[in-house]
Amino acid sequence: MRHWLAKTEPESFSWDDLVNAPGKTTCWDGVRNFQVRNFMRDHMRVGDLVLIYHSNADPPAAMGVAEVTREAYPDHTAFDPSHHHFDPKSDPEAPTWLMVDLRAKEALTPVGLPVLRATPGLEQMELLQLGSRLSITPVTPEEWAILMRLGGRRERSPRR
DNA sequence: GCCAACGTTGGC
DNA sequence: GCCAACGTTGGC
Repeated sequence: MRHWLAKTEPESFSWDDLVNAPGKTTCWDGVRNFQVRNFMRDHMRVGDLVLIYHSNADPPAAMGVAEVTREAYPDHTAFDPSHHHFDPKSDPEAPTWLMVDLRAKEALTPVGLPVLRATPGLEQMELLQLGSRLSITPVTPEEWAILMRLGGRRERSPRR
């Protein structure tokens, strides 16, 4: 199982929107970057966990954990001329753009960007690199563990 | 609103 | 294939 971080602008689609969606599930449409498409196509699998992050927000923050419930399939919004994400070059017979389905799994205590930047062990996170703009990025298991602790998720019950 | 960083486009 | 111009992202 892999871990990921997905950015979204809460003005257009927020963590709460995901929680309130039918089945707490949505198709993650609108990816128009080849590197991110390839992540989805080649590496995102059902059961992978995804940290949902609010970008262009005040404050920018990690909000909660979602789960991949459907692997990459064609992003139909690319075929719809009336849609904001329309791409005339994407042929329905050979779709350029893909999306996955995500389901909200667990809300976190929001973790703001300044905290992320100040936390030892997260220095190499893709999100925090200068000029990083990919909307979905891989997260290492070590980073994930730190992020879950920052988000207030309890450790597994200790042995006695 | 500013601006740095990055991807894409298109002339050549 | 180079690279300047342009559009977008996203923190501040």
